[in-house]
Amino acid sequence: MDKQLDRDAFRRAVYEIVRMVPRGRATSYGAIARAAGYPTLSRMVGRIMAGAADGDGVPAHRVVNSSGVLSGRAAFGTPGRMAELLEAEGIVVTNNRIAGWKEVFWDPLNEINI
DNA sequence: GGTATGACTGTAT
DNA sequence: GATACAGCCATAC
Repeated sequence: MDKQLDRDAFRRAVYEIVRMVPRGRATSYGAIARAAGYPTLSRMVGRIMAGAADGDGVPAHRVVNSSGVLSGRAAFGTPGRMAELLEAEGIVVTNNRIAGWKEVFWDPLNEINI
């Protein structure tokens, strides 16, 4: 039971953090996992995103890996859909990679635990 | 219950 | 930048 609660708490934390990502910016799985209190659960963040997508108002397309690569583009139904959403917000994507990643990167720890 | 795989990360070479 | 290894957890077989 406790484990179930922990998992749910982590999932809720991830949801809230992703929802905080401002338009035209993006963050990474590791940053979210760290901000949620589980720095080693970066992989789980991806799994949670797969279940969340944007069906709960969670902009999963703003979440990429630490290199700024759209590793989860396939989870949006069609490849390229994720890049399309990002470009619609003003983020330049080339070859499944975010241009000027360090400029676009948004660190939740820098905003939540301010 | 063991093994393989995956929207990952960090360090080392 | 590319490749290799280790760490972490859930899911499928």
